[in-house]
Amino acid sequence: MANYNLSEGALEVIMRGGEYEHPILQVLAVKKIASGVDKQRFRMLVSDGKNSISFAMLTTQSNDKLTSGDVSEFCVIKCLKFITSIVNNTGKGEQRVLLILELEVIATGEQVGGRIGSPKMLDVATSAQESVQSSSNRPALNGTASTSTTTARIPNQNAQVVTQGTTDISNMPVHPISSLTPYHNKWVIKARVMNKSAIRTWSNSKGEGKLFSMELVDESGEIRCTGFRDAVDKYYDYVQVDKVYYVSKCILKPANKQFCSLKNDYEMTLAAESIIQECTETEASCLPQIKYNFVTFDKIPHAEPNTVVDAIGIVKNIGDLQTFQARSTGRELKKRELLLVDQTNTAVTLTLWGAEAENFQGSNNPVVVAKGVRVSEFGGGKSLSVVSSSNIKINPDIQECYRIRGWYDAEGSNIEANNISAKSGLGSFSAPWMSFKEVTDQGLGNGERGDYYQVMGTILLIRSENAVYKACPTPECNKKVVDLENGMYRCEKCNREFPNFKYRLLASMNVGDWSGNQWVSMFNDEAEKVLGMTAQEVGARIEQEADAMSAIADKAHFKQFIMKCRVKQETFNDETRLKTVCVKVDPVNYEEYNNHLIERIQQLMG
DNA sequence: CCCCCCCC
Repeated sequence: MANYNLSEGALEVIMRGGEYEHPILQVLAVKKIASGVDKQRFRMLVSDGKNSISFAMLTTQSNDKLTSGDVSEFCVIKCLKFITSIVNNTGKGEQRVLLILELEVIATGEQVGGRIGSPKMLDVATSAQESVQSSSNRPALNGTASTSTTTARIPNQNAQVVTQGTTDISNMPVHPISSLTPYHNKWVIKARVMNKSAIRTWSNSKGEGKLFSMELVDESGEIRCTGFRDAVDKYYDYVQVDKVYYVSKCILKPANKQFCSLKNDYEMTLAAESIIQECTETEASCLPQIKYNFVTFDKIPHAEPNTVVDAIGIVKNIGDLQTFQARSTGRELKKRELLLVDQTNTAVTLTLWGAEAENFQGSNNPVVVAKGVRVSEFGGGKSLSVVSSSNIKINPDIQECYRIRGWYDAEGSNIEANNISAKSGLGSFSAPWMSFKEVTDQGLGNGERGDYYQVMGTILLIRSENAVYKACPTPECNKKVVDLENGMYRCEKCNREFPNFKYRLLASMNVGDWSGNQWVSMFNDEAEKVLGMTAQEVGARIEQEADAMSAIADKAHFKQFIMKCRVKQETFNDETRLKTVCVKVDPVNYEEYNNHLIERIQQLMG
């Protein structure tokens, strides 16, 4: 059997805290450790041909390799990035474990076909003495380099003992963030505070309180840490963004991806016994500043709505500042939409709110780096929205920023991007063909967010009552105005009176297809297409002749259109019913419609 | 233990 150049003797060096560049190891066994919340962690038995160790862990960054079957029994791997950590949760006293952060598969298990050599199990037990001797003066973790370094540290006589908590934890062995799990609570991490939230209060049926959260980073990974109530008083002012702290004795629990974009399966909570202690050593400077897990825009259509992601893009277009009232709270809201593009030639809308929307300045197509923005879905498109925990930077001094700048200046500015935030239209919006009977039989619209479908519909009857109304003249506001009978019109939404108004259509109509019929609502722009008149023209006709609407509607009766409809549950006066809105009408494209019919006929015939 | 984050 070929020996695949295993790095004989490498494990002895590494497991004593020494350095070894890109060791080549054979995987002898792989085991999922702890199921349930921790299903993404794997323990491996690895060999260098001479020795083997059973405490090698694969961290989440490499797990796609493992689940896809690349890393399997007998395969040979090159460890590109790894660290060691001393743990005390294996039931065998203090032991050093190997954490592989990044690897390359050199030969698959199938190709190798069996164990190489006769490796002997290495004793990985450590004594406090040994860990001190083996540790170097270098930073505890060095994830960017291809070398390993030990995580044990020489106790630093110069370390200042800070008075948060009674125990000095700066002398204890430091663990990488990526090694933390809920199954192990004896650890100390050394991490930089990337970001700290404002203090927020809450009040609900379960009680009330206050909280803040911060994001911690080291060379191995990142984690969110939240403090409630007393912890807010104890640590909020003490902890400062960009500084480095030793942190210990927090409670770990599974992270919720809906609220956090950090790459960690867990997050932690400060408890009464937790310790946070500032690190004043010079070696703190080697810890990373901030970590981004950028998602390219072409992936956003597939992202789960309401999850939180990191994004980077060039500002292609800056929308106007818009002001409106929130329907739910009545509060005045300000927003501004930015259109961002990236190297995948994809454009996405990023919505800024409040002061950030008002004050946004961005000439010369700057780069926007958005950490922790929320994916939202509207009208079949996906967009990004800033939330309170988001962090927006313009042209920050990071490598990705220069890369995207280079792309845009060289070619990106000349290319038409695919806008994934565009609602309906040709973009990503596609609604399945349905008949009204199928819509009813299949119970569409009974879900949370409503369903879209398209139908070849015939207008059977347009209600002439209230089909046109006098609306607020403000461009973004279409609220019906109150005629004050003195030449002025009042908009309750804008809380203003105007000498003028605009006409808007809101048509209710009965639409039929071969299977049945359905009442649908249609807003202004689509109703204008159906009537073949603008709202203004309709309004003017009615001003001349009060009952002109029935004649206008009659002209549209029995016309056929392809209608894209949304059916959704609506609750009004405690009564829930299905409401259908026709969001788009198009002239019948017979070629497309016939193709659909032919397909259905073929389905029927099997 | 929060996790609301708004509108079309």
